[in-house]
Amino acid sequence: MAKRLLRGDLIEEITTRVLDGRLLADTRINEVHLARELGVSRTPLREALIGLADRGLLVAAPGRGFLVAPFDPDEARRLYPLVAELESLALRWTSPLDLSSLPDRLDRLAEEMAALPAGPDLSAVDDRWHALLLSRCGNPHLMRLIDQTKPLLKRYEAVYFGGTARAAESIDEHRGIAAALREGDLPGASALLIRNWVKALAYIERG
Amino acid sequence: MAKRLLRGDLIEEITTRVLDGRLLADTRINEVHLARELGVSRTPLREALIGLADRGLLVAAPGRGFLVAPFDPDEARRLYPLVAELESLALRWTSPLDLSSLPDRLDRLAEEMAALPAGPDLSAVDDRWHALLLSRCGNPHLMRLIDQTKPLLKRYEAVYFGGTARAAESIDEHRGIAAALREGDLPGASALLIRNWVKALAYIERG
DNA sequence: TACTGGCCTTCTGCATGCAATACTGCCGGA
DNA sequence: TCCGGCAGTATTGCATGCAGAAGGCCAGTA
Repeated sequence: MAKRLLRGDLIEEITTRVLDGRLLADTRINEVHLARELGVSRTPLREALIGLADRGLLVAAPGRGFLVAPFDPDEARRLYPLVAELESLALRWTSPLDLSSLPDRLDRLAEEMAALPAGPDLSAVDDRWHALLLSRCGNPHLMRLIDQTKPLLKRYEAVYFGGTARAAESIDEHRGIAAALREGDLPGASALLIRNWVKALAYIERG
Repeated sequence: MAKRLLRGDLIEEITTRVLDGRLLADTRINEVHLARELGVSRTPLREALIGLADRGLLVAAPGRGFLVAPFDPDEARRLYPLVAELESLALRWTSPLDLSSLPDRLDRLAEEMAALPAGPDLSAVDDRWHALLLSRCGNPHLMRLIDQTKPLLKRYEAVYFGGTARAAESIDEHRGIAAALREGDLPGASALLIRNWVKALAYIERG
């Protein structure tokens, strides 16, 4: 079994705090206070902070510690297309053979989503859907980049699944991707995947 | 002026040691010995090691510290196309206006390369060429991913610029990319850029 | 010989200590 | 009033300390 290190748990905890707004954009992080609050010492906390800065969720200010990265709509405009392209790549780099078992399972997840009201639960299943879609990609480096980048995007996604209309539309897009895969149309599926992300961004930008 | 932290210098130093073979693939890193050798304490060293593990140059083995990531030709087959796609994206996401000043400077660098014998110096100028090409990309997250990924590739590049023939060919490809940019043919330039990487990989795979 | 178990050493992971730098508030002068 | 300098505090960045886990060694056994 894989032993868990403190810094891993701390990265998770701090990430959720940034995403749910308990740590606000542009605020400085006080290592002593946060360590006390989390019940750990500064050492593993700093290790986690450094990791989060590498991922872009925090920014390191040498001599002044760490700040929560600024919240900037322009950043969303850059992150969504980036994740879209990365996921599209991961899909295109999955061998067709490995894809064959996915469409059925993807559709089952889509059904699950259709039964859920818009909200964080739906967003969580959406994550699982995308994770499943890319689960057979044989390029671990690309997957690492995706895993490191997607949390950034979640800050802006908060609004996203707020709308039931967009949720229904997105679920349809998911079904479309699964259908394309079933027909062996990988380029088509990849294009639809990009569209899914682009439309999500467009939805956010309207408010 | 930007204050430098120890962990930054250590990341650089350890990276070069992995790239030049002073730290061999699959070897365990002894924090006490390495810290002593580098003249620092274990704390900033561990911070650097964690960063390098995030980038994939080391792997973290919880409870057993860090290992130098294995050297695997298959990994090169995954890294080169990945970097190719990332750089291509970065180029396509540069605004044409910002690109206008580049071709002349790129060509000057290419001349510089043409005058150099194959070897690490040439490789360094090649790096500057690519960095200049992408210097105007307005997507900092993408640039971060590129900067974090390219060092991995350098382990496999060692052989690459060994051949004078390939070096000349590659410089020609660079000129071709600059020419395409001059004509405003961004898709063309991006395609040539991918080809440049793909051919580099092919050259490596032959030995 | 192959294997097991226990002892001992080494090393990691986390906690704590310490010095230098950055911040805050206040005061005096322009 | 606004700005600059100064003293005191707070906070970071790095060093060191410590407990427990991992790994090696060797004797004893099947």
